[in-house]
Amino acid sequence: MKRLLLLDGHSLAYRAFFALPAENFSTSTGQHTNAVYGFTSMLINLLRDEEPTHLAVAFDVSRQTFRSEEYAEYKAGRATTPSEFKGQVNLVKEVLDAMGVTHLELDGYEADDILATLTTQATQAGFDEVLLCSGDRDALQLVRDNVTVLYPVKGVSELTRMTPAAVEEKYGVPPERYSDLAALVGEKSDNLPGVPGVGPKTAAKWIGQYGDLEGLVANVDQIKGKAGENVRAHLDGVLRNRRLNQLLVDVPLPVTPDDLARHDWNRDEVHRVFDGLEFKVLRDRLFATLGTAQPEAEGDVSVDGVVLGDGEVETWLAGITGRAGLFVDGTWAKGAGDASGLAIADESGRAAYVDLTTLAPEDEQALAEWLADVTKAKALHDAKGPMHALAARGLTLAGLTNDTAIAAYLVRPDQRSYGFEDLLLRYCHIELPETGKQAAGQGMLDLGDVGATQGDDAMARAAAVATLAAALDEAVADVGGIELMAELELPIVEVLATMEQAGIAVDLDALHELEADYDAQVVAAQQDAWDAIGGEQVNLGSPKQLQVVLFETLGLPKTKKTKTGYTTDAEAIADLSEKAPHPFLDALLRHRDASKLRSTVQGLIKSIGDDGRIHTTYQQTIAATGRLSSTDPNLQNIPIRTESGRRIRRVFVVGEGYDCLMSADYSQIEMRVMAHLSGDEGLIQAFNDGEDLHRFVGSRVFGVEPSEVTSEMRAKVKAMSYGLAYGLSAFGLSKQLRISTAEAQRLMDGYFERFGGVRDYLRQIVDDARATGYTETMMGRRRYLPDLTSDNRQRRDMAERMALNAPIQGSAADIMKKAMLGVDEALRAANLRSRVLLQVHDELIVEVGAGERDEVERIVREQMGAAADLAVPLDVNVGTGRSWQDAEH
DNA sequence: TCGAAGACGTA
DNA sequence: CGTACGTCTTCGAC
Repeated sequence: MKRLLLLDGHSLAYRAFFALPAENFSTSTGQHTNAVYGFTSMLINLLRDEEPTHLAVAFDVSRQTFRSEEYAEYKAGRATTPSEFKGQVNLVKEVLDAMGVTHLELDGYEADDILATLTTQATQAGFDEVLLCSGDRDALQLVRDNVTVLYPVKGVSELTRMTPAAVEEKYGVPPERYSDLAALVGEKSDNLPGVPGVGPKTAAKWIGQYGDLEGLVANVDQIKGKAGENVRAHLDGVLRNRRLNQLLVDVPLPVTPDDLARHDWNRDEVHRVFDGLEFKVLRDRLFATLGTAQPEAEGDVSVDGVVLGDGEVETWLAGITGRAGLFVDGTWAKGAGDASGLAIADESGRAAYVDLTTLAPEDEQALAEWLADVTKAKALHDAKGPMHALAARGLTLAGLTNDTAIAAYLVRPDQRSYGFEDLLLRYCHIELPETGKQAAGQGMLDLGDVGATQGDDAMARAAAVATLAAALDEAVADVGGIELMAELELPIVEVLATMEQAGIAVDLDALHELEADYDAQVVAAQQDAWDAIGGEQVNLGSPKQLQVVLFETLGLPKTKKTKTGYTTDAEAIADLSEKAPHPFLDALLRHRDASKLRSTVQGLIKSIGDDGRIHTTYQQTIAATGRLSSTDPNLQNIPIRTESGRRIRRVFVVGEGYDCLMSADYSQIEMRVMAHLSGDEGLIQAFNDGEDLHRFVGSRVFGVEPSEVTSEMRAKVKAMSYGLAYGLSAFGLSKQLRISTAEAQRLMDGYFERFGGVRDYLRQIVDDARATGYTETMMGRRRYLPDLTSDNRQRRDMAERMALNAPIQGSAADIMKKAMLGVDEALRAANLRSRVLLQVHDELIVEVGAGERDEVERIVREQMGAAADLAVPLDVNVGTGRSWQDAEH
């Protein structure tokens, strides 16, 4: 059975472009994707529904064809192609490349000519069926018993099957005569005028009468009335139309239909391309479709599994060869939950399952020793969770030499999600057997002879972890990340687990008080706001309703545009307040402030554990620069800028049995990293002189003595210094400082004149990244930025700013991770009870045991200060107090 | 129920 | 037209 599916890429993408609202389909970088999305969606549906064995997509190259040569007006008068569409054609081709779909284009020919040629060749070569998907009606002339045109009717999801009968029913002529009919009627979109007054009905009647266009021409004098006059008057045009709408069937193509057999597609490429396009649902649909039509998984790992009984653990563990892949059964969430079972698989294909709930003492002892033995190499996927679960059973995990989630993150840090089964497919081309089944087959993990159903799934996963870890070892090595993984990322997992488990104590009464306070403020501000507009009870939390009040009811000047209207953000409201003061605006800002703080407090209250402490979760594989992030709750964004917000920090307190909280933070770490990496003498001197950085820089930029730097000058310089590391433009700086672009430019020029090394360095980063494709931190953490060479200016600019920032932010993150390892290790080595609780990018919060304060301070200063050897000192500020707020300085 | 958009908190 | 995050609320689509 040979079934060829041919698509007119251009016409389908163009249809999709108008069918799907562009504003709903664009990436975070601003690239429109509606046409790509619609086209890809159609393609996936076609693959699913039609199951073609052969496949190709044709594109138009330019409008220069034999048609435009014969008739200069061909397709003239068309609206120019929207620029939002143009760029998407290349993206469509990228999708096709990733999916392994052949696409064809040939100078001087239209896509439909290519389709017609392939259709003819396929028919002659004995293909059973040809399916043509095109939004161009000319394709209808190709319809035959075994050639069907799938014509999009509306949107991107509905296609009509144009069989010979369907063509005849719709147009009143058989497909062979469709071109005759079209020649008479004309085609507006091709700028081919037909005979005035002659529509499809009349044309069909004539063709029925005279057989075809030739017959009609021979008898044209017999046609009566006005229509007859018109057709005689326009005969030349009709014949020209007929020549032009005839599709070519002899286009010189580099392929034959047989070459179009569907072949392997590149899963990595699909991930890469779809990641870039931010297609999530579509990717799932694609995998679901192709997964069944054409199994991608091809690996075959077989496992001999055994459920260990009493007394069998030690012997089995002793027989392990190579690194063990582990999978932990059970549930866990930070402080709570525990492990119920453990599956272990080794490199020789042995696997075992241990039921942790019914473990005999001697087995437990053997297992505990093996788990805690650093010399017994282990691999897990996302080990921190399992560590918590094992810890809940008193088991310690050591000897981690690969965490597959972290390894995948180091290889491609921009991904944000590293699902185990996705990675397994991507790196090993294997799939897990279905849960509960012993499914063994192509691309499935073969469980071999398993003694019992218990633990099957877990053992399969453990075996898969081992396999995946081996593949990822290589991938990590390819990006030069072996040391980073071994020395930084893997050791830090355990530190994070300990921090999460410890949590931080909060004063619940104080939290409730705060909530009540903020709540009262919210209510008061809301009342004030309502009063200010005559009592209308608008929802102040709804930007939509606010826009009505601000710009219609109050008639205030319009603010900056957003996707759906005009912004009501705090900056814009403050601006409005200056231009057109109104009590509503003031009340609105107060309401925003208070309700934000209220919900922060409410969130904290909800997340307090049974132990009266808040246990955040640190995400180690989210931030593309190498930073950690904190969720559930996020303790890295607790307010500090306003006094009202700082009250929340007072609620985080030292726990019972401890002396105080200690906050230790790096002073201007990113600026110091920049000084070091750039080697700029001026900036290095600024830090080594030990005086106020911004004052120093200000004196250089403004050409005055440090003592003469005003606070205003200092503020400007400070904003600029920090902005540099983000790729700030003169425009952005001018907006932030509320100065003219010219003055902002002068400021930046002045800065770069005095600190030329910084400018050179920033340029160098981007140049290097463009050449190599990635940026690198001090510890070799890479970030790949393919958009640096994008045709799309917005995407390219964005990638350049990321390239600028990634080594700076990322090196600072590396340093902090190193410091955390040092502090944690030193605290243990000194046998102190003190422990690290929180990390907020450049700050550590330590809970200090009784009488340990001085020693802890010494350790923290030493370890944080020694985390990197820079050309400038790593200054650390330390403070202590009963609460987080008190510990700040 | 889910996701997008808008808003805003941190470094 | 400034990087990196997470969370909350509203609102409309499903």
